[in-house]
Parts: sequence; structure tokens; C-alpha cells
Amino acid sequence: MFQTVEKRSLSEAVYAQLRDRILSDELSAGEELPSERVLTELLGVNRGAVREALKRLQQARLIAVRHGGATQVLDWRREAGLEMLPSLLVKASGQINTEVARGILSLRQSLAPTIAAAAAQQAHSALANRLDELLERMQAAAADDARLQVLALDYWREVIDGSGNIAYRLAFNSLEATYAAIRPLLTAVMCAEFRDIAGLKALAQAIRQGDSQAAQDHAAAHVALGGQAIEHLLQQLGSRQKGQA
Amino acid sequence: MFQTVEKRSLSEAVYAQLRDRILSDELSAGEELPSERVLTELLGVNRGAVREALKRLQQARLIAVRHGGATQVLDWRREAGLEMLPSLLVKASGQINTEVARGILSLRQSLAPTIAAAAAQQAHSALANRLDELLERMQAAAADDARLQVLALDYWREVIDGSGNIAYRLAFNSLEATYAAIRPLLTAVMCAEFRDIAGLKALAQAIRQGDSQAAQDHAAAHVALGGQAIEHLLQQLGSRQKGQA
DNA sequence: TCACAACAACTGGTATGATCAGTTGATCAG
DNA sequence: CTGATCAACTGATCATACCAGTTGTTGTGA
Repeated sequence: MFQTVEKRSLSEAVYAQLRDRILSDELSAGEELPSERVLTELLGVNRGAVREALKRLQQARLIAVRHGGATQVLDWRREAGLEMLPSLLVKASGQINTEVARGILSLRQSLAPTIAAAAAQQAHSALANRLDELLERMQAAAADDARLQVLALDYWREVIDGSGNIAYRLAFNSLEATYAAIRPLLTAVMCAEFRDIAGLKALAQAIRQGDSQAAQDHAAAHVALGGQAIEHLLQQLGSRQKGQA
Repeated sequence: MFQTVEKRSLSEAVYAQLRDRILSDELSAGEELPSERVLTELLGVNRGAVREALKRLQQARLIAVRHGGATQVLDWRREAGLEMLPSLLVKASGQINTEVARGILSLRQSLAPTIAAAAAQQAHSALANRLDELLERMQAAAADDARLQVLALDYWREVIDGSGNIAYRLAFNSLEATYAAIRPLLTAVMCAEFRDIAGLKALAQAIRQGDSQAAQDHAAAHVALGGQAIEHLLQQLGSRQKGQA
């Protein structure tokens, strides 16, 4: 019903503005940013706020700052990390970039089976027990798609933890942050996947038995459900946006 | 022969110190950071430097800052993205975290075949031509492992671009930044993979023919070379570090 | 003419101190 | 016990210095 109101600091606003200009190629790679003092005047904020925003851009590998020299825009396609996905997926205008969405889907469908297989190989009953518990909670909430979505994410988090691979975990974190940017949309579209509790149950069973091949197959089949649903939506979106243009 | 000397700004030093403390669990999730004014005194730098460092930590999803409230340390295992891999791989002490290294290897060996398959499906002759050109350059530099390494990375960058998937690209960028942190080591250890120009040639051929299955297989076989070499090294490292402890 | 030192005019980096603004918990009236 | 008030935190913003590195120009000497 209620949602926390968004409050944005100045430096965050500056960061978001510059980030979006860079990601939309309005500021292209190699281009030099105005000096901090000029930005201060252009944006009407304090130099500290500008510098804080620049530090964030630097952390995101979107710009390169050199003491005494000009600040350059980097090639985000070559330098940026997965944490930029949310900003790439939903453009500054609010529209969804279907190409990016397809890419994310593909990454997801590639990683999920691998992770499931690794989890089956590493962890067995302890993990499977936790998964079974989650599955019970999912069945109890079978009517509430939003709740199912949360539990499904918890489920995958457990599987990833079970794989013992921190790299998978970090990649998943970035993906999850991306989902969060369009959560309401996903809740509606991907319910076919959330409701496939049977698929997750089969996966848990495969993990319990340490059968990594079965785990891989069940994971692939499960995430394909959401993948198909989204692909269907993207095709609608694509033709609609094309129709508008 | 020569390498650029590293110059570190105050805010960067503060960032690095706090980041390492968080990633090493010295500062654990949920814990509250001292206030900015206190940090200023503890670290002996001005408040601006502290704030800039905190902004970077915030961008990296390592801390949560609330206006008026205390700044909390987040659970990096749950929040951080792939861009933290370099700092996780090589600990503050300089030692390599073998568990993280294995995770990275696994991620790499999972993604490479998928990406190769996608590239074969999407792009054909144009990409294959660029790859062939790179392969010629690799053959010309066959004696220079460091040069081969650079060209191999260029090769994969082309393949990823050919796949048209920006998510793969961003993940690759993070991985590449991780490699950069231990480049000299990799040059020595992974030369078996860099020298497998024949494998990359077979992959290029599969891409030209649009044979995604063959591309997937060749990619898997190729990256397995480096994977085995590193796994071998990690086992040595593991037993040596265990011997020291 | 050609190095090259010196300098001016940028650039970002650091420092200080004040003030605004949100949070928290204690206190006190109702 | 509820809810307003207030003091004491917290981070956020601001203005103004000055330090430090880079860059291009300018003038000097060989």
C-alpha cells in the first residue's frame, strides 16, 4: 500500500544526471567534462556536491579524473560493470531498453543452470533442507505473486550460497538490483515462473541427490518459463514502440 | 620495464582502507560506522575527503548512509557487485584468495561457451574477419606471452561485442579488471591458453559458419586450458599457504 | 632555428568553519 | 499511555581559501 518516499541528495542528483548523459552517449567516450568549478555554476550546486558525484562516477568507471588535467568520459561499454544494468535497462525517459532486457535474460538463463549444477555438486542435504523450507512457504503463499517473487529470489540466493562461488553471488546481486528497478512489471509478467513451484522442487531434489546434471536441466527448464514470458512481452513492447516512432 | 607510479589521493586511501575492512569482515554487516566528524579525526584528514570516500563506498553498495542517522555497513555478500572482485581476489595483505580465484575461473568457464554460442548465432562473417585479423597478429607475436595475452583479451572482447549482449560485456569488463589486478601472474600461468591459437581459430571458424554448437564446444575447450593451469597453481598455493599456517 | 627554463592559467585536491536539515531519544504535558 | 517539544546527535550543503599537478605559451640562451 505505502512505499517509502524517495529523497535524493544533491550529489546524487548530479551523479544521476551525468550518468544518464554518459550511458545515453550524449556525453561520448573521450569527451572532456567541464571543470568542477564550471559544473558548479552550470548545475547551481556547491563544488563539494559536484566532487562527490564525480567520485561516484569514477567508482562506476564512467569517468577518469586526473589531478591537474581535465576529466574525461570513459567508454562505458568497455569499462563499466554489471552495476550499470539498472540504469541501462530503464532509460532516463523511463522507457525500457528491450535490447538490454534480452541481454539480461540471456545472462540469467546462462547462469542459472550452471549455478544449480555447482550447488548440486557442492552442497547436499543441508541446502536441500533450506530449499524445502522455502518451498513450503511458497506453497503457503501460492496465491500472492509478489510474495512468491520474493521467496523465489530467496530460493536462488540459497542455491548460489550453496554453490560456494562468490563470483556467482556478486553477479546475482547486480542482477537482483536490476530486477528491483522494474519489480512491479516483473511480478506481473513472470508469475508463470514463480508459480512453477514443482520445477523448483525438482531442482531441490536434484541438489539433495547431488545430481548436478539433473539440477542443471531443471534449472534451465524453470528459468525458461520466465524467459519466454518476458520475451513475449518484449516483442509486444518492441512493436508498440516501433508503432509510436 | 617502467611502470606508472601509483599516486593515491586522500579520499582514495580512506576508501581503500574502509573497503578492505568491510570485505575482510573486520567491519561486519549491520555495524555502524563512526560519524563523519569522528572519522575525520581518527583518519587525520578533512571531512571532504571522508565524505568522498563514503560516497564511493555507497556507490559500491558497501554502506548505507541516511541523512541524520548513523551510517551502516551493508552485507557485501548480499549487496556488492562484481566490481568488488579485484579487492576480494587479492586481499589487503597481498595474498590471493584461492576460493575467490576458483569462483572467478568457474564463472569464466561458464560464460565463455555461452558467449561464443551467442556470437555464432548473431554475427557471422564480419566478426569472423575481425577475429581472423587478430589471430594473424597473435601468430606474429607468438613468442611474446604478454602480447598474446593482450590480443587474447581483444579477441574475446570482439566475440562479446559480436554476441550483441551488453550484459555479457559488462560482466566481462568486471572480470577483465580483476585479471588486471594480477596480470603478471596470469601472463606466466595462463600462457598455455594464450598459445592455443589453433583453438581460437577453430572458434572463429565456427562463428563464421554460424555453428553455435561448435563455437560453444571450442570455447569450452579453449578456456579449459587456462582453467586447468590456474587450478594447478591454486593447489600449489593452497598447500604452501597451509604449510605456512 | 632550436632546445629549454620560466611562467601564467588552467585543472583537480585539501582544508576550514559555518550553517541547514533530518534522526533519535529523553522529557514533560495532557 | 499518547503525543508534543526539545536538545543532541547525525549527515548535507555552502563559501572561501589555498595547495598541487598539468598544459601551453613565452622568452631566453645556445
